[in-house]
Amino acid sequence: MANFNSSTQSQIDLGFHALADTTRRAVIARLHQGEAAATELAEPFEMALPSFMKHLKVLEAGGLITTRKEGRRRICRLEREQLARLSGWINEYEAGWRGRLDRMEAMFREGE
Amino acid sequence: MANFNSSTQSQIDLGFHALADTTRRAVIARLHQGEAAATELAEPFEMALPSFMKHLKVLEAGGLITTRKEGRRRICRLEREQLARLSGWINEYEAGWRGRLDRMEAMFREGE
DNA sequence: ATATTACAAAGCCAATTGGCTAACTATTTT
DNA sequence: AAAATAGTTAGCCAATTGGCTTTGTAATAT
Repeated sequence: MANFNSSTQSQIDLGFHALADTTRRAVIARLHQGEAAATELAEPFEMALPSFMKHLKVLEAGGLITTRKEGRRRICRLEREQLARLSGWINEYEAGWRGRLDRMEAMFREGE
Repeated sequence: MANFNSSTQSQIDLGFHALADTTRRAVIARLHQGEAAATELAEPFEMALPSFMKHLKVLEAGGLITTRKEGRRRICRLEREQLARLSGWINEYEAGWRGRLDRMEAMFREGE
């Protein structure tokens, strides 16, 4: 059994799951340029609309987008905070480069 | 049909998929402290060993770890480059951090 | 040489995923 | 008022996932 209570899946699990698909990552890339309605987002993909809407739901469940209704359109907006959290998880243990960037910045500020 | 040819799944897809599970992320966290054998890694988890080994295979398929045989043990090693690539994908569109690096590089070139 | 350890391989199972179509609802447009 | 647009809902389906047990094999320890 995968998980008898699916609500126990963490936001991080759902977030990375949402990223684990080329279609969904393309949507994220697109949303970096600004909000867009579902059908606009769906346009580049050779996929039935209901299939595409499932991807949007996965993105929303993973906290990567939020949506609202505007008339008959569903507007999608990127949640950069969740992107930052996920990237943050990856880099949490990377004492190496994160600390190095910070130290380099510190050196610059001293130099000024 | 999910995907008629599973080899078309990108390394990024597989990488994020590998991260989308608490058990597997715990393994990654552990491997930041250094290499370890499969059974050592499995020890904290209440899970049959074959189930755990599947997680290791998912991690390996996602390029997050590499493994080698040492006697009867299978030693696992973290692949930080793949972690960096995945975190890099997330941050590729983040004007913030990208700009930070670019500005620093510009300052270096000016300084020379 | 035998027993133990550390996997490895195979196959079972329920739940989830990611695609589809068909039919329905709610807004705009004309 | 009618038609077109933009979803929405429901249900079907095959493949994948993530757990399990059982059985086999290769390396080490006794």
